[in-house]
Amino acid sequence: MTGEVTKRRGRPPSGGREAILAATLELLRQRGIGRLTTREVAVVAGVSEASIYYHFNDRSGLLQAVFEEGIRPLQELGAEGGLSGPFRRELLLTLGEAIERFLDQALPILTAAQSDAELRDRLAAYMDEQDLGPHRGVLALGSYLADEQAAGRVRADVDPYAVGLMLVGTCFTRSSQRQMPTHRSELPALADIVDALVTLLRPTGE
Amino acid sequence: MTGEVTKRRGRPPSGGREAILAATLELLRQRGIGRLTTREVAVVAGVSEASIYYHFNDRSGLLQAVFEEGIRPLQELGAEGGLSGPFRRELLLTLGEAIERFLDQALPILTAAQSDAELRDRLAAYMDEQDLGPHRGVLALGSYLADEQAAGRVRADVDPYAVGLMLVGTCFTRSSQRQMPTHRSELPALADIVDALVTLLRPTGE
DNA sequence: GTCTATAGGTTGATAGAC
DNA sequence: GTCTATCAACCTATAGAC
Repeated sequence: MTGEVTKRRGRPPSGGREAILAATLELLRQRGIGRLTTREVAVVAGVSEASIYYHFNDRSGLLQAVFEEGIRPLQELGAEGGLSGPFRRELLLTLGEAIERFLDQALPILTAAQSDAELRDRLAAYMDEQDLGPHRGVLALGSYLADEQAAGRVRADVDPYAVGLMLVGTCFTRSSQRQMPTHRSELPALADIVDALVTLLRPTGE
Repeated sequence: MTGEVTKRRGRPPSGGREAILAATLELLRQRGIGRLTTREVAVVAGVSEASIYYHFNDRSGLLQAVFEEGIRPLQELGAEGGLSGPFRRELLLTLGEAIERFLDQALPILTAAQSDAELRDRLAAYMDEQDLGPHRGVLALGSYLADEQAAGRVRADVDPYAVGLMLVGTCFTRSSQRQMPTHRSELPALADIVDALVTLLRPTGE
């Protein structure tokens, strides 16, 4: 996939497109989508407004491109998400941290899309098409726990997918809380949730 | 609470202010804050634009009023939230349903506020001031569980606040999912999470 | 308290040269 | 592919009458 530098194939990357995307994402996080204008995007990206309309057709096209790029990491996270190995504390903690890391950068985008019905519907259609959403994490963790239940390493009298939603929901809430510029009251740490889950899921000697 | 019609106390309700607030909330949910204009608010409310600026100083004032009104139910939910009675399935289920009911109507507002840095900060300041946020639910459920642990009705070897976050996070995620116009993949039902929690928290005969 | 009319300022988008 | 220049539309907010 990565070729030589001597003979460049295809069009030389002028970098304009990427600069626009990066500038849009930065302004989106900083000021919010309500104050995001093509004019400022052009200034920050160091290009003209017309260049934006050349690469993306209109403002909606620009935003949709940014959204899809910002959500892309979830596909990789879902692909790598084949949990394996015996049930351990570190496994859950690593998974939870990965989920929170993704959400910390994707949640501002998901909330921004809610500010415009058209954008919201288009992003929802894209997520439907790519089968993205919180259910992915729930299913991944749930099926893993189901296997561990069959192996006798996790107590078998609970719905593994319910437990999956508990962890995903924890990450979701913690990440959402971080988005608000208020932290006067802290939520329990991710490690506390993982510890509780490990304790609760340990097979009982019934 | 509902008085007679014969003798009206206080200023006669012209209804203009309330109509504006209701129209704003409706348009906010329908089109998103990005397409919310004072012009359309005036049309839907059946008043003139100037009337909006009379009651609220500017667009930001209108939005902030809508935000605070939409979040008000949380204060009541927090006040009534004094969980009591022995640990039962129905107790958790009722609490979870109340949380989801609140979030279903408050989450669109919270996400809308994220679209503008100024609005976001002002709402955050208000929530700080009123001490509102997901931690309220976590603390309420956590302290209740701690009491039940002391009473021997809940297994005592887990952090009760961690468990609190699990339930709140579940409701948060489920409600967020409902906001997206896509349901191709369902999350576990609230009852499933409650069942799992009840099973896991039952005291073991250790 | 509510209206009409309008000012003032931004914004998304296009045209056409290079 | 990128630029400058420009337009037409729109939106917030105010002024002043009733």
